[in-house]
Amino acid sequence: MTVPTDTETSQLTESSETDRAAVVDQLLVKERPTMLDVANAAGLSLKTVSRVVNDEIGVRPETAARVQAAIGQLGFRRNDMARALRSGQLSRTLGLVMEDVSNPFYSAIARGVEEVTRERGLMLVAGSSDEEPDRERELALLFCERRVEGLLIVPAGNDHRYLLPELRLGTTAVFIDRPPGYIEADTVLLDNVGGTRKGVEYLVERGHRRIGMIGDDAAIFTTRERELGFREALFAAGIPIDDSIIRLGAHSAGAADESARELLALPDPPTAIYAGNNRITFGVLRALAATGKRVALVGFDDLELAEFLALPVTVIAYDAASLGRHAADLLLQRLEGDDRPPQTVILPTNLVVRGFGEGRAV
Amino acid sequence: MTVPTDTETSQLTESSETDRAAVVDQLLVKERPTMLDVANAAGLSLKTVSRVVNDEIGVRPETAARVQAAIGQLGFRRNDMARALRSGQLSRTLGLVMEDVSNPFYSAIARGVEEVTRERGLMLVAGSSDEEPDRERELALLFCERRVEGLLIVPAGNDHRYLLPELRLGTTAVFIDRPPGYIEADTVLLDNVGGTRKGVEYLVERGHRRIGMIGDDAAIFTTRERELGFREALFAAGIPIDDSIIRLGAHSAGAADESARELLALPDPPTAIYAGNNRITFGVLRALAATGKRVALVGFDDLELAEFLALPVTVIAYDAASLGRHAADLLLQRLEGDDRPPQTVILPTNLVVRGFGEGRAV
DNA sequence: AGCTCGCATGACAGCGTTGTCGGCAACGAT
DNA sequence: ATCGTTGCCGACAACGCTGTCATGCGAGCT
Repeated sequence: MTVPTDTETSQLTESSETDRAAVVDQLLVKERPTMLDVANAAGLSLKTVSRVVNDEIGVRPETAARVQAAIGQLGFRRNDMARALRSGQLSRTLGLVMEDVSNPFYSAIARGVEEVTRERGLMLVAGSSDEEPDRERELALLFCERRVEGLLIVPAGNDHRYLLPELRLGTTAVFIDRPPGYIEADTVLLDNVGGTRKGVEYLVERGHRRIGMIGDDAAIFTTRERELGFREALFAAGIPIDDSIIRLGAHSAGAADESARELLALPDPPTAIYAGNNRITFGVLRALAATGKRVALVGFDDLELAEFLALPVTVIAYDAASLGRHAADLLLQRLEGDDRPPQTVILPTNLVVRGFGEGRAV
Repeated sequence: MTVPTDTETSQLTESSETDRAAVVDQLLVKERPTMLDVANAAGLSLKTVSRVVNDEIGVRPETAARVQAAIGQLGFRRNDMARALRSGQLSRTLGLVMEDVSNPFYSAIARGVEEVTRERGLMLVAGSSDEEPDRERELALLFCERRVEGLLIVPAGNDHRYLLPELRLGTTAVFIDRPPGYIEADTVLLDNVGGTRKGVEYLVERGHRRIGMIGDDAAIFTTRERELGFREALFAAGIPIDDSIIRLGAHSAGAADESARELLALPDPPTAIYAGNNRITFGVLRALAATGKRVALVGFDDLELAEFLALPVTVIAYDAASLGRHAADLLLQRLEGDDRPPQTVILPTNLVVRGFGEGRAV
């Protein structure tokens, strides 16, 4: 090692190099050095180390170098929890509660959120509610204990009054894909009604008069909206609505599969089916493959491989990532002090027609 | 409101109800009450509130009720950062660095990790590296500043020595899908070589002798492994290897599309293609759809709708969520003190054959 | 009455950091 | 020689919470 040349820093002539090396050695055994450890190793004060770590002005380059050396030697890394605590900041983190990370729809949302958080140097803590209101609540409140800057929630429950205390105390929440229940907050939704209408209208245009619907749980906001759009489209086309070919409550692909088989087994089966989401479309495809029957199929949510399917599926598509981006942007605006009344943003969908010449009603 | 009946708690007779109400009123305006605020509102000491919040023993039920009432009134929620800081704990969080949350493969991993963290009451902070080593490093070290309990990393880079100081100081890291570079750590991998061999052997069995490969960037571990498996399978089958129909470097679906078109446009095109991952399979499908040509296709990674594709795709499938689960389990074992030497777990793949009667070589 | 004992509660320090302020040397200007 | 002034650095308190120890008090015993 080189002998330091700081002849003028007389303050330190007594605490010799060997002493300092001993201090360092001792610390090398320990875990997670603190700023104080670094300060001792460098023969400086705690505050000076803090200044260096935070790039504050008023530290001589040589001093800063000494601190950096000590930091490197000890492997010091600032404790962000202590930092946040002391400086009264929150945790520079957004909390995201969704139904299931592994569902492409939600992971696309997560991606959108992450793009925004990254730009702003924020982190993202995420959790899956699995459509259980209790779990949603638990996660959201846990995130509050962690002092997240804000919450992004894809609601599982219909009652968000549990958030009222948090909101009153300054936590911001933005809801995604479904509106909150019994509270007011910013919300980013898809155009479920309009999208569905477009999809069903497309079927009608292609000559279908007997169109079935398979939807998710009626407790879910989007299910109800999509059912509404479905009924509106039929009504507008002057097609009488047959409730017996509207099946809700299909929350899994298996359930959708079963519902589809039931519809197809009817004496007067539908010639077309509107599938309320990607899981359901998947289930319907399974039923079609298994039974060998054919119907025209329009589904809400795009499917990654839809264009290559044996039975072409026309879908109501949208940019899921932009749901996340919009929500995160809104949240950040609020954090920056925007206090306009809560707003609801509705993102457009677009109909992606696939499989011309297929599935036309006889 | 009911007048409290605690006639014997003489200690508090002086600070009357109205006083306490005033305190509460004042606090209602403020943000984020602390335990001290709760204590004042309840006319108790800080420590007693702490005891109640932490379900410690030795608090009379009436006292606890008073505390709970104050907590409810003020909307108090414990500051977890302060709690962790004081009690010397870490942040009860795992950090997950992956390539891209919105890729189904990675989001399935995230899901697996989350299942484990949920069981243990941990949270999950996640970030996408986008295959950029710098970003991976940045995220990992940021997580360390946050004092995560441990790191789960799908490496983007090939050199993880930047983690050495952290590892020495007790942070645990487990690597997923790809091994770390220049350091030793637990790793959970897929059987890339074996899986690929099985896939290519399947093509050989079906009579294909001219088999092309399209792979991702050669810098990626899995690409090299899969190329190895590809070559091994051909060698074992006694098929000479034609490097001109092995195309690496296709990191996007578009690039894979292009590579596939090139292969198909060759004077002597392959009759079968092995696609090195799901993005590439997608690109090849696009090329096939666009050119109208047909080849047999085997791809690494399952595709959600593979069974319904017009051109059936045989895939090398595996349980991505279990990658995440295994990694998280390993990490937690380490946190519980397991100090055996680092181990590498290799998870099996299985060949999912689809489309009998399709794609047989002429 | 005097004593111990156990129970409920409170006082106080400290986790690792940052904000405030104050000291001290070196400097140019009077 | 004196007086600000500036630049660098350190002492100290505090963020919100928990761990340790002390305190007061009534019950139970001699």
